[in-house]
Amino acid sequence: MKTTIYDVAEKAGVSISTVSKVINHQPVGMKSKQKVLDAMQELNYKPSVLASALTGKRTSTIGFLLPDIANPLIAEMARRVEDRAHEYGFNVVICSTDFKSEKEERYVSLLRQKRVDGFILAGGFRNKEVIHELISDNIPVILLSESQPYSSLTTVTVDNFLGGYELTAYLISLGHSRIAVIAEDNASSRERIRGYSQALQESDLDIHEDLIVVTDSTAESAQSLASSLLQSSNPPTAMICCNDILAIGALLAAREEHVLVPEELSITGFDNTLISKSSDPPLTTVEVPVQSMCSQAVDLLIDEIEGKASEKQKILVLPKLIVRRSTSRFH
Amino acid sequence: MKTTIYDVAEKAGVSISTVSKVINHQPVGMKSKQKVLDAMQELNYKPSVLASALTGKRTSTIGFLLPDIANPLIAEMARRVEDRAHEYGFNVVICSTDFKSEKEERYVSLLRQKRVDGFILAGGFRNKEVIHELISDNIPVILLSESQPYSSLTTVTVDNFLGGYELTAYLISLGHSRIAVIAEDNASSRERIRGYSQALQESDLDIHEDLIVVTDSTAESAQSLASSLLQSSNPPTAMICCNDILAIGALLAAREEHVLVPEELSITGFDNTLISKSSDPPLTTVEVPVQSMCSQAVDLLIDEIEGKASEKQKILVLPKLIVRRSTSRFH
DNA sequence: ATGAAAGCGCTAACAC
DNA sequence: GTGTTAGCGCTTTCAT
Repeated sequence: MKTTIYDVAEKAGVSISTVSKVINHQPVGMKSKQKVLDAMQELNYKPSVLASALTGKRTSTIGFLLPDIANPLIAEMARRVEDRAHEYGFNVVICSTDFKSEKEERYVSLLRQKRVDGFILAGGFRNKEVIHELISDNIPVILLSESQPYSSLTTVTVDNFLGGYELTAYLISLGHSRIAVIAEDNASSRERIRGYSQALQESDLDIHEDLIVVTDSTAESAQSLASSLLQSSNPPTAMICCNDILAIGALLAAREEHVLVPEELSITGFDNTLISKSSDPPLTTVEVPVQSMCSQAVDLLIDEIEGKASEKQKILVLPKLIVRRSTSRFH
Repeated sequence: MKTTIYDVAEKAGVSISTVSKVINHQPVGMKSKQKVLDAMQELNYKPSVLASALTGKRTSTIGFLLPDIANPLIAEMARRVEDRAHEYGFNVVICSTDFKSEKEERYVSLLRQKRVDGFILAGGFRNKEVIHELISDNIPVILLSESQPYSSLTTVTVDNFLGGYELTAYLISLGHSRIAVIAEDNASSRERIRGYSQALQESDLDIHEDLIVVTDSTAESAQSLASSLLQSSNPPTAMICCNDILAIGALLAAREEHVLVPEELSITGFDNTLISKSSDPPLTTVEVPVQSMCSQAVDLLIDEIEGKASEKQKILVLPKLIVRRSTSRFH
């Protein structure tokens, strides 16, 4: 049989409330405390988180909803969140929502039944109703890497605008002026495009709408889009791809069209994932400070859980340009 | 205030035990049942998993311990496990152990305090003591993708021996006879090497121990090892790398040494991860049927949890050779 | 400083 | 078929 607080109390010759007090670090007489500690040790006693949660304590568990844990970038975030949470003695329950409102709702509901202490919602949470329910039920929530503006929530995001801006400015500095963008249909990409536009404007370069194309998230469709771009009468000399996978697609397109990278075409990725290092040539890309973002998200969440959150805040972390061999000067 | 079983009972005009019975699908009179259902609906009642678990019911949560969720292959496994578990209404708590015995112990202990219903231990669990404790405490455990022989546990693994065998046999069929192996120091690699040796023997080819090298898990060290191999007086014409990342290292080494792949050197990976498709050239590799393995692992675990497991079994799933452009005939 | 006792929300006999 | 009641293991007043 599992050993309970009663067993410990009996062994230590005190009452269960005394045991409870030592568990919760409440004032207890020196000698009783020692006896209890000894008894706990001897019996290898572990308090039941269930029972304690039932009486109003926390479960020390947080729900982490994300689009798809199989996505390497997100997996990396999961790892960081997990590590940070464990530092505080919290466990993380991961649920992949595939951007499906319905799954989002189901998982949130499931996790609430299990009384998780709070949620981190990462990378595009569709179901606003669920979010509002969480807010109105006063459940701690952090939005991570999610550009949507929820005024009443704490969010942690990378500065996508700046990332797009820096990438573009770098390409301009290399002499490029016809720079295409292969984007996804989401808020992050839109921000990156804004940065791109800003950089062009600051250099008095025209923005050609036909150089900005939107694709789904596969390398294949990026490849076909990039091919069309290259076959056009006045092809771009550089392509900014809104993530590394899209950039791989562009790379394949260039190879197919016998366009040399980087001599004839510069290509950039975004996210600095593993494939940006292993591709040929390795990709110039933008590093997102995943670790810092995730640590902050966890810290903020736990602050809220423990009621010591000052107020909702928006945190913007800075991206970093990583120059590799997929870009070069344009003559 | 959260609505409880009492609220529902009151609203429906029945006793809490009747409500409990309808929740647990026990025989209840038609009309009472309907009233209860209505009340639950109206009050938006969700049973507390905590309370019910406290009385001996399950928590419908499983612990999934793995080396590192940031590893793409493992992330894919996590996704599959998660999906399958959700089909049964189970949640998954993921913990990355980094192969550290100490973390393994801490996480298992933490999760047991939270009364998870069972564990899936994936890809190399070091701490045998913890495993034995789990066994002796009669807690359901499945070993996933873990070649170590625990006689008293159900395991699900890919047939690494066969994978190594098929890869080697394929290279032999292409005319290769000097085939190197770049392996990791773990049970999977050892199995793959066994398959390699077997294939060589069946073709009456000699096994050269100096062609079998062991590295840590980084592309960098694989690269330097591959370089040495290529610089030797009698270099191999093919390299079997025990995972795709190592193969990328070999690819880089070949490029560095100006050895053409696949014309002068064939390279193979293992696992069929994303990078095996995006590399240049894309890698011939072995696909591990992750989805099937994970589904089976979850099914077996839940069978054990529900007490309807027949007996411990060893499941071996079959790998599949994927031929891409990193291998070619040797003249 | 310590203990007795009343819950937390639910399940499972047991009685009606 | 339905209700009563005693726990599950813990926290928390409230006495002592």
